[in-house]
Amino acid sequence: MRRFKIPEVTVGRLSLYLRCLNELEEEGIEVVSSAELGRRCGVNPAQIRKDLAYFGEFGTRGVGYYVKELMQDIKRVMGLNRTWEVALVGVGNLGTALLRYKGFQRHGFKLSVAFDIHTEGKEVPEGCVLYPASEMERVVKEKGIKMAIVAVHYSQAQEVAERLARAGVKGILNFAPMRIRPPKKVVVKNVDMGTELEILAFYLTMRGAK
Amino acid sequence: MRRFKIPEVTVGRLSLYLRCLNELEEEGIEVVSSAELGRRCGVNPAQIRKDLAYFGEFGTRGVGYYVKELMQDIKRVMGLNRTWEVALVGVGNLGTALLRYKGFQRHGFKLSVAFDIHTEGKEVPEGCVLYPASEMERVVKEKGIKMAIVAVHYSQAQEVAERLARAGVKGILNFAPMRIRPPKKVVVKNVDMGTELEILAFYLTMRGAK
DNA sequence: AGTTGTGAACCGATTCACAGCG
DNA sequence: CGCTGTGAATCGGTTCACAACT
Repeated sequence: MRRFKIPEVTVGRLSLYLRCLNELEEEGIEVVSSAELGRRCGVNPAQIRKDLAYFGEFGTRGVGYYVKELMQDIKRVMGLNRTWEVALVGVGNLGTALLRYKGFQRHGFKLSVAFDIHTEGKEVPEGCVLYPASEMERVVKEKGIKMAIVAVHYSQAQEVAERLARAGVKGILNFAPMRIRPPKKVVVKNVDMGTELEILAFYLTMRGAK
Repeated sequence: MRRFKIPEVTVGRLSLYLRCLNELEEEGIEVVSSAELGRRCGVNPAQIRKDLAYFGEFGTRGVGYYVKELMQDIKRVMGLNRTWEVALVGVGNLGTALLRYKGFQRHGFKLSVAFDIHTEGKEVPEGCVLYPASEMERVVKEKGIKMAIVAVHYSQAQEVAERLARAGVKGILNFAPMRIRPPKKVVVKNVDMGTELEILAFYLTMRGAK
């Protein structure tokens, strides 16, 4: 089977498999069955096989999947066999933390430029350049940046998204507590920490905590 | 209909409705139909009515929903008509940003204690007390804290979760890039920023960006 | 007339079960 | 024989359509 509409949950699980395969590789394990991989990452084996089947036939019947090969295959289909330059908009508390967060590099994402209305007194790490927000369109366009993280005040999130879209950005990860409506031809992922805590509160209340 | 198994997506949407109702209230609108609310937050009206029907009958036929009433009802069923004390574990880049993040208070969550292996030289905001990680079980138990945010190195996330569970915590929001397996009787929500970016990378690659 | 609340139909994702292949 | 790849069965959430109600 190949390439029709791939559900987002499937893509999320590919990322999960990648993490798990990393561990297997570190343990020196060379081959893994869908049963074992499923046990390790808490996913039904048939689910794993279906997920992978969207993109091709990566396994060997009677054997399983070769760990290194499968990692490469997943990275390829996910577009992770390269470095993605990412722009950060909003260098406040959260933005600064995200800039310093080492995890992104490890996954091939490089926060190479940052924007804020106020640039004075703001520190950005080595390898990242801070610009005033007014320069956003120009810099993003010039550098050909396609991915951005939005960590501004919620009242500005939608407008920033539109401006990024006009500058050529195709994917936005939004941390502002306000759902951004995707501009034309742009993929938006909203990460809402407030909502996550509220969901927890709900389940705790249901179960009669406190 | 009342109280069986409520899907997590439903709970997430309740949180979304709440945001939207807030805006309506600020605009001075007193009554809203599921059609209008749906238009505003991008959800099918039938979906909204079904979501609410899990918990009771909050609307008035021929009229719609009274904004203030519905807000109170949703807050009540979600357990948000109170303050939740939350413990933060891991006061690094991300943890510090979360401590300073004003959004939590606004939603009734109070980060009143924080833990880290190293406490020297670490600043926490007014109203929050920083303890060495070794004090975690004692403090959490004494204060009766039921909810925690984990922002430690991924290698320690699972262990921290187990310790929190033993101390009486019932809900964990995990920011470490490693899925925590829920300890018995604990609800865990994983927020994985790396995975979110990878999902974006996938869709951008699919659409042939860059 | 207008809008809710809900059974029925629909749709998509998950799991099962087995044929196909190494 | 063992494990993958996949059609069929199942499950659960979404949408439709309308009866119930104000």
